[in-house]
Amino acid sequence: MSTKDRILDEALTLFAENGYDGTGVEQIAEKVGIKAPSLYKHYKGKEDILNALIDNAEARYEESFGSEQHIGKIPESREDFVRVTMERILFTMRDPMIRKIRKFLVQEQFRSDRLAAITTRHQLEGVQKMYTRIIEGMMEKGLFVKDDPALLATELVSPVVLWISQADRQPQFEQEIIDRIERHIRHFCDVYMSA
Amino acid sequence: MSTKDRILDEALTLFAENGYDGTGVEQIAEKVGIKAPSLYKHYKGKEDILNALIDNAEARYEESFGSEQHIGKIPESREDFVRVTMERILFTMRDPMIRKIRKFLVQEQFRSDRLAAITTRHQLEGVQKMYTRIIEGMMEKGLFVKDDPALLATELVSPVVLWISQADRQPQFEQEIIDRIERHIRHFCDVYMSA
DNA sequence: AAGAAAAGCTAAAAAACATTAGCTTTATTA
DNA sequence: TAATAAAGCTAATGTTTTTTAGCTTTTCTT
Repeated sequence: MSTKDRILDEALTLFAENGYDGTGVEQIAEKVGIKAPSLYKHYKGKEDILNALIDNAEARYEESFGSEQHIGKIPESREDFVRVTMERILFTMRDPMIRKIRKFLVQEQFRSDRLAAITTRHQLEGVQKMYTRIIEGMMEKGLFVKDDPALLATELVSPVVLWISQADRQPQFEQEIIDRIERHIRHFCDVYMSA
Repeated sequence: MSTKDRILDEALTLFAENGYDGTGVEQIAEKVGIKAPSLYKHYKGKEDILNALIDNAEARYEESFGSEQHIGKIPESREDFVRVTMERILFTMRDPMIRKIRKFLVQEQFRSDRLAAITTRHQLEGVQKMYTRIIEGMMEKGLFVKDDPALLATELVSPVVLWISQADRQPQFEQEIIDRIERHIRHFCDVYMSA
């Protein structure tokens, strides 16, 4: 991994934890193992690092949630659906890279219009679209009752989104939150899945 | 309004818009109409302003959402429920004080454990408890089907919470978001209200 | 291997803020 | 109304952090 890339990597870690303003150029340099002025051989300044990092994070997030492959095959049963969904959520909550990008976005979403748009697109629209497709597929198989798949996806996904960012803020409640999420998903199935 | 209070007021406005780190003592002073050093006659420093402001905001928020009176009387019909709920949401979205406090909390929730806890308590638990009580009341009247009121409240409230913060980030989509919220609430009624 | 380019370092400058010192004006109150 | 306290101002200081200057070492290229 090149120094240039390691700078972005460490910057993301630090920005996610302490925010952009809460992170010094010196801290980033230290993590990379160089002195602060050397950063300027790779980037024009702190803000330049931020911009490169946003480009990068956007691509990475797209890779993880934007593509077709992440829908996977449409679940065949209720238990299948619950299991796959919980797996995806646990991955989202625990994967270090996704976690960092999410924490970064939540903290810095107001810094620019671009960040605001990314937050909306990823946190709300991206995951929702994915579940709209999944629910659609399951409706076709007769597993869900006929309804508007987008509305159902919203009801499924949005509490989860809130709880995940709560878990980011208060990691001591992680397990409790995971349990709550599973209960929510099962209740969702009770209401909307065909008997 | 005393200078001391006006400082808090302007500080909140600026913190909500540009964040704590993004706001200079000088900017606050300018809005108040004094010079920066004069602030120090009223507060020990910038952080002291922040703390006073948090105390203040917490009280104000409590006043608006924490008390019994804001549940109001339990709605008598589906249309009544939709109307009252939408009114409350529009108030939350548009009332300048509530709006400022919310934007401030969203931005600064990671600054301290206290702020993280406030965010959770207000944004998630507070409103949810209110709707749990309302739905409970409506179940007693036979307006809702029998179910766990807390789970229903979550499903009702959490997409709204997300959409409201989206509207804060991207005010150009406010109307679209309001429409989406109303559709969501009506769908919620379709699913859970007795025929 | 010589020369050039890239990446690093130390030391210093510059910038951006918060805060303090010391004095003046305004408001209170005895 | 005189004394005192509160609130304000300008000028300066302190601090923290980003950025530049100038030099050295390493790495790549021919």
